[in-house]
Amino acid sequence: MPKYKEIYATLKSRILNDYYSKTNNKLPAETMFCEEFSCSRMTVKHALDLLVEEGLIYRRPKQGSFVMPQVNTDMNFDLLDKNLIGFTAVSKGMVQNKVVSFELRFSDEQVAHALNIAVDDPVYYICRVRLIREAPYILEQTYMPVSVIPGLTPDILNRSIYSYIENDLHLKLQSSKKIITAAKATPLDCRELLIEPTDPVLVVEQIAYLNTGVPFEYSFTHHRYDKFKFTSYAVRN
Amino acid sequence: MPKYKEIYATLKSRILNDYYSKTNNKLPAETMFCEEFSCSRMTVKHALDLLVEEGLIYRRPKQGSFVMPQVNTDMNFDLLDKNLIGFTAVSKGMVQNKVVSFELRFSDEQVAHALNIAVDDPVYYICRVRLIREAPYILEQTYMPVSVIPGLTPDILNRSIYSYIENDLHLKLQSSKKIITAAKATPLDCRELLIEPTDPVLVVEQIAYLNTGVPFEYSFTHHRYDKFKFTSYAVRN
DNA sequence: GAGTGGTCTAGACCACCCC
DNA sequence: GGGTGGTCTAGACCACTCC
Repeated sequence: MPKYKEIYATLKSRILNDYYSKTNNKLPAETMFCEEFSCSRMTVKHALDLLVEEGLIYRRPKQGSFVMPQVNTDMNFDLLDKNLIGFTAVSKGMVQNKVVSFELRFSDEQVAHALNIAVDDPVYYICRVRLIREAPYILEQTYMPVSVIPGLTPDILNRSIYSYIENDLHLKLQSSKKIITAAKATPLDCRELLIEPTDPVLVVEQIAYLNTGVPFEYSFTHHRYDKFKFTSYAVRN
Repeated sequence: MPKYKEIYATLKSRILNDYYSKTNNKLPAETMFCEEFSCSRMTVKHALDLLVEEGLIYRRPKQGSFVMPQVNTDMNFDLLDKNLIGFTAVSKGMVQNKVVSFELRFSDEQVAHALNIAVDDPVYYICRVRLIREAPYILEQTYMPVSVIPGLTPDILNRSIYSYIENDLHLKLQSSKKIITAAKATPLDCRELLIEPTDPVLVVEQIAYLNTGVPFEYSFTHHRYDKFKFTSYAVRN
């Protein structure tokens, strides 16, 4: 592991343990950290940059670096965020997958455009429900081009698609784009998420890309409006 | 302006003008940019980091840097994003503000907790509607502590709160935290956004901080579900 | 073997805040 | 005037990919 990541991890654990509350949430100067970790200042800065990105600290030029107030936020949603917003597959603990349907389809115009393939090119259509402690939270509908992800089977769905893509197909995931909107519940939502037709759902539309720039997944996840929050953090340029 | 930002701006404009499509979307090596801009490699990297953050390029170690495919995305929502997700005040073009109410209130527990003040400390309550080409898009309810932002008047509301905070009070905005959820429309939403009680709204809850770490704004914006998208971009670590 | 981005060093100067 | 973070330099070695 690179040195800057080790420094980042060390400082993060200190911050979460209120290590710097004694000094009014002010961190030591960057040069102090250089001594402590025996490294150059650029490396310290790199580590602190990660903490800023994560919203754990902020910097004030000519004054110092400080722990963000109220680091004690709703961390209980992190599990969901990491699984659904990031790349990691659902696997841990009480989260379960239920496959509602798994079909081969001809892609329509919208799907073809998103996945950068031709209309009528074959795609998998996967509809799954994610349950937490037996309760349905999310309905996910995914389209994947057969040409990019060959050999998908129901068995793989029940384990992890991402593990199949990375470990068996030796492809690498790169990035994703998401669009978040609200919508009225569809009949499918009502049936699978056990909600009423008048309930709203939070919709996350995502296109995910391999490291080659090829899109491999176009998905819509419908979240129960009472069970999901999307959190975001922004720092001024 | 620092050199790395100039390089960033130059490359960004090239990318948006498809300058690198001739070379299969591959950018020149970092050392090439060092020569072109007469600077060290760290400075070039800094500029490229900004482009990666913005989702305009991605890097492949040992291979090069590449323009992200489909940079041609739904840029039509950028105006809204910048105004509501970021810090800049609404001022340009066809966007209008309508102040529905502006009151002084005693803060309740929820507001006090978010703004890190005592219960019953005075806050402004501001309810505004944002209109685009005369059509209501967003209902915004904001709480601001009087102790932090003194002297707010209806006149200032009709211009720009942020400009007042920065230029008149000489305070600096630092960062914000957002939580996005879906909800059922409230009666107020229906009246001001001209929607039906069965329509969903997209709710963005935000706490914004000064550069001192002091929270100065706690707001809820209700977006018409058919008129708003929140876009996000993630790159794998 | 050449090329590439990832990491890192050991300095440097600056503008500005706070004392 | 001392301390701070912002920026920048001119190198360096590494691991890996691609040819």
